[in-house]
Amino acid sequence: MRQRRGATLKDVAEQVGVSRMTVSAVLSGGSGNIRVSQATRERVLDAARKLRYRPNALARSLRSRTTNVIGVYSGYHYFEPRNSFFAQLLGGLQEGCVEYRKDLLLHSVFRGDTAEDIHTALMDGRIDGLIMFAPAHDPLVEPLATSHLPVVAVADPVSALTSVTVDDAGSARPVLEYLAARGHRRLVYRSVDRVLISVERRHAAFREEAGRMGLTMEEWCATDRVTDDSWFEGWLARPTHERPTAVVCWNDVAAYDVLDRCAHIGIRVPEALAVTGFDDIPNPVASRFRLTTVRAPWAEVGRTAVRLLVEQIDGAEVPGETVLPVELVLGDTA
Amino acid sequence: MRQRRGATLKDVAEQVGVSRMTVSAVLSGGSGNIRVSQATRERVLDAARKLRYRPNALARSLRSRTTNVIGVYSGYHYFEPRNSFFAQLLGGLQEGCVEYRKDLLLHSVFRGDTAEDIHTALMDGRIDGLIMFAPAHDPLVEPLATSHLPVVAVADPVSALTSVTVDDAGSARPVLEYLAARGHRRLVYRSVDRVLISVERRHAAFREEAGRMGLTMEEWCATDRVTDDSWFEGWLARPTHERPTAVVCWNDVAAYDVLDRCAHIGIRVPEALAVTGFDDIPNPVASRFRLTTVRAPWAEVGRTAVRLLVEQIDGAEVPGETVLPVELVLGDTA
DNA sequence: GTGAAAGCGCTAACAG
DNA sequence: CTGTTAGCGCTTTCAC
Repeated sequence: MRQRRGATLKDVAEQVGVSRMTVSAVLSGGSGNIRVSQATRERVLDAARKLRYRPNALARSLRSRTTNVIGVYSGYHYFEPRNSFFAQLLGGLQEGCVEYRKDLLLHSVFRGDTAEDIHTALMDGRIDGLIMFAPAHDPLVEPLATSHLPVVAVADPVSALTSVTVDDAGSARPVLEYLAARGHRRLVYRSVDRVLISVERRHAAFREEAGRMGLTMEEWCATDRVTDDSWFEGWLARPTHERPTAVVCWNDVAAYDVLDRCAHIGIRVPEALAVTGFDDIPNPVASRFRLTTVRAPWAEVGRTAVRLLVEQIDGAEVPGETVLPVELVLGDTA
Repeated sequence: MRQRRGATLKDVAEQVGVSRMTVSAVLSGGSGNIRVSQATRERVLDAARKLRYRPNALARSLRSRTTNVIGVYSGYHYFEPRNSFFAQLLGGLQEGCVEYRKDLLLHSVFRGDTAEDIHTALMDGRIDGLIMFAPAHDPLVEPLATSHLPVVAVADPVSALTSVTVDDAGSARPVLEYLAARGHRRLVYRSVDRVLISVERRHAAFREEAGRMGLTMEEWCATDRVTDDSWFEGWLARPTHERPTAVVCWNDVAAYDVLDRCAHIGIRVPEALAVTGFDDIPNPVASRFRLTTVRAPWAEVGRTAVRLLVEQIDGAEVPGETVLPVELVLGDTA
């Protein structure tokens, strides 16, 4: 079904007996240098109201080459609903859009689309700039970096693009100092099998900082949810004085997974094993216990990304990477 | 910054030495009745590739009155991140969009916008149809119902519009039968102070069904998170044989809140007090305990809404309200 | 099979 | 202060 047509500028102009330009100037603020007398202005506004005139954004954008729409491209196809990380990021993007009077276009990626197809779709004139949420090796990074579309990458840094991230590396220091102060000397870092710069940064920082502090740090790489207790059985089988006493997890979902396993097997947290996370995802089971974790300000990442994108669209120079601070949140698990 | 211009149809046409129409027909499928020889077709495709031609969606939409974009309007300003309900709905909308080759435009509501402003923004030609997520009394319902823009309401039914909802009323029967079978005779329904038809439907169905089954049902209306234990103190102060033995909550967030309070005060669940919810929101603390609740298929609501909207855009007749079934999920709390 | 003409609804640029 | 001209890039319609 085609959309019905309503009144156009021409209709209003004819009704009032002025030119389309005059009407345009009155109704859209005009391009600055055009002035309309108070009398005509009111007659125009009246007629517009009477005719229920609604400006056509498509025509306006085609002409002005400005849409006031910000695109969002996600390189991740699945959405893990337990991880509210993306929901918070999106919430921040929406807040930023409200502030700068932009709308958000969530680009769908269709089955069978090549990188070239997606790139073409992103460059089709409907958006003024793009928020990119994708790994640094995403096939769209290169074409986007060489296009003239303003782009801001979020969560994971992309070297060729303006990026907004959280201080992944900065999380190591406070967590390890806290754990060390509580007497922990042997730790294990639970990482994940995913090649993301943010994940790598967290991991490397912990490794380095642990070395500097003289702490032993073992490695444990596992998928989001482990399906058996073999790691825990191995841990239990070791002499008490050789066991790591704390598990530092790369994110909260992994930390909650460890907690679940501990409860299941009967390992007391934090007495026998301390557990920490990263993200600080909101937990519906709030006051039962709180995870000791690192709060990453994902909503603020979203807001900042919109701000930088708007500045870039307006022709300003923006920093290559903006890193937002994180914060240790003390809970009951470490 | 204005967008850079790339190659247009005209450039390709001149390069090949044919008319713009021929190029358009080759590159956009054409309006059916135009046929192009294999030879020209290939020359056109070659030239397009060489010139890095990218069609301008704005111009195309302006002319064809079709955008392949679906708008999303939310009448709720805040987003409760603990409640993944909206995230799941949005996920379903995205899945539907992938299936029907649409993109999603999230309309921002700017400070100071009147209903008329918002309505104008929604009617500006950028979308083919709208998904509306708002209470039935939202000020935009009436203008949208009388406009010619296809609209589908989700989650809460809107009488004048095509709606996709879950079987709010149908949740009462299985929950109450289950509780009755476990010996519960005195219940309390925890509702919320929010005028939503879905909330009303749930509440009314429970009241009615409880009456039919001869169960006593008390009322407890509270905000999402209670801030004191007065309800529980009142409950504890009553003689054991007069206390309700189960709390039926209008949604999962309220149920988790009750569970938190019980843990805090030391009321055993489900022995002393059973607790049920509604929604089945994913819980990061999965295997520690599972909430007994009613699963509402929010993602499917999203997918269905997109399907019905597309059918409506294509001129088909669609049902007034589509009600998707819910399902009792047995957990550890009742 | 292909092309020419005629806009979609709006605004930039310049003239009066 | 207001109007005219000339498109933005594409597709519809109809002619050849």
